[in-house]
Amino acid sequence: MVSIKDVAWEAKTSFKTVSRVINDDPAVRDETRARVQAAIEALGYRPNSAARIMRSQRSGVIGFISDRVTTQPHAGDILRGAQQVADQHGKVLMTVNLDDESRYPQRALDMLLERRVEGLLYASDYHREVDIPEEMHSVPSVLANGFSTQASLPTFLPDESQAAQEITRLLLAQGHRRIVYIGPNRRLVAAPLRLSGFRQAMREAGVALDTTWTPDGVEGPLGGEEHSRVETIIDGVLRWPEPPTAILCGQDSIAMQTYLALASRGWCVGHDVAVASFDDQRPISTFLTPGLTTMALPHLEMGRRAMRRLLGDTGEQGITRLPFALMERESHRGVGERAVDTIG
Amino acid sequence: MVSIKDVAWEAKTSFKTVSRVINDDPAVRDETRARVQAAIEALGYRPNSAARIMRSQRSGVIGFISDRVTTQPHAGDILRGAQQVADQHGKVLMTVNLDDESRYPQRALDMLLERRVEGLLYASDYHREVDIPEEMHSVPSVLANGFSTQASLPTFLPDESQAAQEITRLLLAQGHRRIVYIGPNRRLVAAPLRLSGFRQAMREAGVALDTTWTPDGVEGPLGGEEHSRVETIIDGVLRWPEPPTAILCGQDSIAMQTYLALASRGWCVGHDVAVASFDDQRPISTFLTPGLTTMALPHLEMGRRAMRRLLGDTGEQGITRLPFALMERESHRGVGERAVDTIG
DNA sequence: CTGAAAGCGCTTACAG
DNA sequence: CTGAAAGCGCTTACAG
Repeated sequence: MVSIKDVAWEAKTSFKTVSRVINDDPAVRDETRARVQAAIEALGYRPNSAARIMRSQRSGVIGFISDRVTTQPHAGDILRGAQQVADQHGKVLMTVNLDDESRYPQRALDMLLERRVEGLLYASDYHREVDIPEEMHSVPSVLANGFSTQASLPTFLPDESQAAQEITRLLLAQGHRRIVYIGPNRRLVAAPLRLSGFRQAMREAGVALDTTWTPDGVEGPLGGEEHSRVETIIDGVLRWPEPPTAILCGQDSIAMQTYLALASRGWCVGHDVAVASFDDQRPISTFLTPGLTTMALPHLEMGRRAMRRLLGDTGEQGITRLPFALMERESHRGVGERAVDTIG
Repeated sequence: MVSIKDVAWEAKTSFKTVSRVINDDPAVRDETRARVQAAIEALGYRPNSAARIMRSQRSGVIGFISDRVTTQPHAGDILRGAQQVADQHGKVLMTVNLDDESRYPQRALDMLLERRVEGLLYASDYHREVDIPEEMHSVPSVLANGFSTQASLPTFLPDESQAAQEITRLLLAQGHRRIVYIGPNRRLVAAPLRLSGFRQAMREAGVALDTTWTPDGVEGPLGGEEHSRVETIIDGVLRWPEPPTAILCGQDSIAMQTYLALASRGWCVGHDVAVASFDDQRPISTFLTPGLTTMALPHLEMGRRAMRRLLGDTGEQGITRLPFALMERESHRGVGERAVDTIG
């Protein structure tokens, strides 16, 4: 391996001057700098980061602890966002995945600490409570998409209530009043938050909630065995004397099941009935016909904001809730014509 | 930061002995080892990896170049597989994402090379040709899910033809003869391979292909604007004098559209008609009702095998094609009753 | 089984 | 603007 001394010899200068060139020290004559640059090119020299780290006592590495974010589709955007910001700061990410199959989490953390990471970002696959390893406190740390009740680290979470209010208001603005809300898996942290956001928006619009069916009991993404629940629910509400003109689904996978249930009963989403949802899980949301109007989880932003906080750009304390983005496609445009027919 | 010397002082021995304990050198008396271990615990000592790397000239780091694998749902399994194997070998992964938003790929590679990675694994988001940076040849490298026609690196790809043959044979074994194949986006490398696998299995079963519709022109996953194509196709085939009893979809997102198109026309998947597909893209494949029978992409295996090759466990040269796994759910069980009705 | 010396490839702090 | 010395925290190679 070619070292700084080889370059110095080639450039006929001291190795200290080479070091200055590498580190963009302005105190180098242009002519000298050019000679050094040429030598670097000629020899294919690359500074040895281990040596720089050891001497400077700064690793330039941020640890990204991924609690299954590469398993859950789209949560990977947290990683992308974090990486973008780290990049801008000249830091690199070292990622460890905490899968079921991976070794003891302790070892993964040890590895990061031995590499002298300057900070830790712990990201989880979906919005939930997480267990923070004790050692995380030995270095600056932040949380994204997960929270801990023991620790009080800067934490960045999706604003579930805002999302529910915003999508509900969109449906209300379209003239809908008979809106059915089918909640996500009730074990999710998001479940009560989305439900209360929905209720608040309805209340503020002066719409009575007694016509609204909010089955906390619909099992969603985790189990996966509860498909038939959505069919049953749709069957039920379509028989109401006044069927809903809009259906708000607690997550996109439930919206997909809702599309299917409606289609097989001859109802046309976006025409006979409006449908909207949460998460923006692709390719579901983009490949459904009509395109699914849904609130997109702020994964990218959680990653960015958490990394900015970690690198000292900002100073948030405690929990910061980040807004979802409305992805307006066609499914929310249903005018409830079919429902009107039924009544008539 | 506490160093090896602090530990030596605490354990009343030389720092060389501490080094031996850290490195599991058997030539240390049990009593001495215990004293050193105690000192390590007491001081919370962690070896400085930069120092070890510099002195030993071995970084223990493998570079994982992710060409959008965290963007594409499930391709993240390549990373998981690679990480599992690296783990077993005591290596750690340093991942760089090549997103649209990330800096010049050159810089990402420079960073890895400066960290003295011992090898590089280049993984792409879907099966396609990739551009390999020149510098990748300066260190042992392998490819997963992507291939390069310039370089001749060990390459691990999904066996598209095997997958198509296997799923087609499953449908044939169920008694289906009138099988429609709706191809994926024709620009995909997988498109002609899946099509030819399908044709071969049909030919081998002695089924004439003239009743089989293979629209190379169905645009799938990339565009996303071609939803209506599937509707049109389904409309067309259902009007055939002898409608198909099974529909094989080139990818799961097309299967989802097929389910919807069939449902809105009163056809019941898994009963009136069989449906099968490729990729096993969750949650689509698990949340569709009935569950979608599909060939799962060998992402995890590609990651594992590529890493094993990189670490010298195996010695494959050139391209190795890895089999898909059959995910047998309920959608392929359709008996074509509706089709029979139509005929009768 | 244990230790003293040398040195990995850089940056720091100081001198000129 | 340039350089000689010291040292970051370990492992290597050798000696005892």
